[in-house]
Amino acid sequence: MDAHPHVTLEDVARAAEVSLATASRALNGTTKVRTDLRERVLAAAEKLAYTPNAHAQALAGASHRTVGVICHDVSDPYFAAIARGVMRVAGDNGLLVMLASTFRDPQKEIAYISMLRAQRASAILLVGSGFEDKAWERALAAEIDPYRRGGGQVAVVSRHRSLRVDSVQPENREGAAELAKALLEMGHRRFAVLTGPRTLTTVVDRLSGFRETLAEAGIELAESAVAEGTFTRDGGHAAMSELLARGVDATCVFAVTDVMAIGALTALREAGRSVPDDVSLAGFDDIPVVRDLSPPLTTVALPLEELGERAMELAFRGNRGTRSRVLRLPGEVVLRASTRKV
Amino acid sequence: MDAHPHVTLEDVARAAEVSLATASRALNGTTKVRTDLRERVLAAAEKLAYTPNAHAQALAGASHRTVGVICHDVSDPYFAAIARGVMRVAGDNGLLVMLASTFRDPQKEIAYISMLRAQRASAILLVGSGFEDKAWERALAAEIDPYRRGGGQVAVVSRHRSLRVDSVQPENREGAAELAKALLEMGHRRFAVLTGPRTLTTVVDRLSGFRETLAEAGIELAESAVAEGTFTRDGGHAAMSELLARGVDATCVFAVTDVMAIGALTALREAGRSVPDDVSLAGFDDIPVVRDLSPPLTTVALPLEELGERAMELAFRGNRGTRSRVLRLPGEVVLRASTRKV
DNA sequence: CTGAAAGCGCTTACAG
DNA sequence: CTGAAAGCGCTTACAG
Repeated sequence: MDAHPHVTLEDVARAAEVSLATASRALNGTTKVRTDLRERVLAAAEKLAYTPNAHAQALAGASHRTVGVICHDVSDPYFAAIARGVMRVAGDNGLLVMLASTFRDPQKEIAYISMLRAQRASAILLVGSGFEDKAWERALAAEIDPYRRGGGQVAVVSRHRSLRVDSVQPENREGAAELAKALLEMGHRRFAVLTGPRTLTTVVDRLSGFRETLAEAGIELAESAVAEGTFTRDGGHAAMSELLARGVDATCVFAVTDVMAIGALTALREAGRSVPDDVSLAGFDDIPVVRDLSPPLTTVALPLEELGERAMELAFRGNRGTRSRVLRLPGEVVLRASTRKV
Repeated sequence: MDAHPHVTLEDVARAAEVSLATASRALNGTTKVRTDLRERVLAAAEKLAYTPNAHAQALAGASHRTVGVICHDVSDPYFAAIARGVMRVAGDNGLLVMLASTFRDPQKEIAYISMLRAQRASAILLVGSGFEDKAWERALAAEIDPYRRGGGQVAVVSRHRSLRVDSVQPENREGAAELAKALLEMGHRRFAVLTGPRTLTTVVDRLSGFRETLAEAGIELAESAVAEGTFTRDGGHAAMSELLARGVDATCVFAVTDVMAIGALTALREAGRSVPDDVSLAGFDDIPVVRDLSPPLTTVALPLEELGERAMELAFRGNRGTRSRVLRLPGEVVLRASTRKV
């Protein structure tokens, strides 16, 4: 319908009575331009409210200033914090960040990468646990490989071994192991775990790190003491409720993410169980809000914003070598009032 | 450095032994193409891992599929929830969403709009309270007006009267008034308020709605009972601490946002004050996590995701008329355990 | 320093 | 239905 009467460089050049080339150079400041000409161009551009067409600039070979970040769900505090780190570094470097949420739909993730490729984004950041699914891994590689061959930078946060790209890895297994150790030291012997979908690598790593440390102490974590829910607050609430219904008698519950722990805390309260008097509760991630819960949550603190910053830096610098770099960031157990000695 | 050897449509056409035009048509499905030719093209594209260059497509006049969303901070649960609504509607319509955080820097907001204009995004959504600042309003209009003349769609959530664009308005003033009414009915007479920067329209509206209702009941809200902080959890914590230090003796505290209320709740707990036994606390927005606080927070529930959905729909449909449309969405007072009768 | 011109990778009338 | 060609709005060697 609309005629989209965009003001173009040509309009500016005409108004300033110079050539297209001169107008372009005056605006970009790449080459010297006689002062009076430059000023005429600038004035004309200002007067016409000219904005260069980024698509034309990109097509003509100007370098891009946009990076894509794909995560499961921006409204999840875990991803929000990481995205914050990414945006800080990107902003410092004058990059425009395109954030996308897949809502954990593998197909949507592929689709977004494809769109970002089409946009010729200078970098793509994949944030969040990968899916353990061969078909998906192949489809992902089919998008990522051509993108990288085309000069695109890729970095991931917390992911699959199948993708040979630079990555920032929170030490999930080690963190969970440390947490288990701390909980054992507090005297706990009967544990239950609230877990997310086992197809997510993050879940698998945290669960096994926790389980193995218990095993080393001679404690077996029975499958009946493990409840699975979605990777959300509601998932945590549901899983905790199920555990309660099963009558599991644990003195300590470990939720593989803080977000799930938040739901669990409410489920416990609704069931009339006191935390930590009746049962201790621990999470993982240290998202900002857990400090404000009552009781504040014991958790494994991950440097969330830093995870995003490092990933952006990795992609920003580019990888001149042939090997993919791996940056491992450790978590730190933070004991708060939601757990107590028994 | 890199040669960026992108596979182009021409490569595909050559491999399929058809013309550029035929390759384009086969891929887009716009026009009928002989079946065998189409299949040859599709096969070639698949084999070469071809992805169209979105910039070239855009330049050549294909319609865009990208919308920009600018908010203060994506990691704030309030914006995250709204962004979620936007993304749902956008996703249903095959649009790529570019999310940006300004971190409340007016200059950055202008810069982002400019970048989005350059990208020729089909729509720009401004989410969050405007600044009450004439110079900024002018600069904003200088970006927005040419963008709209160029056919760009603009919609805002919760904003300034100065911008004549479609908008979705949460009823801040009315919601705060309703809340005040409910609190008065519970018997409260001595109030304190935790407010954000008064340059934000949202703050002004909520504060005045609350204050006026109290006034109607013959209660004056003294300036000494109002503490100002940043629009964050820490801002709420600091403001509440200040109020405590001032020795304000209120039976009920109203924080103009839930996020601030969360900080206040913790400040109160740290000071050994019980909520709601010593003091009642209420917020505004009903972000998801307030249900999980202890005690759960009384607040004015805004249909956050719907706010985003409606704004996206407004922009998506476009505005054929000359007047800007305004959609007002009411809030609803939700009484929870953080407030009690006195 | 400045300008004419080619080229970036597509789409879409316009002829066949 | 198919193809040759123009054009989208820039940038940047290449000559002056």
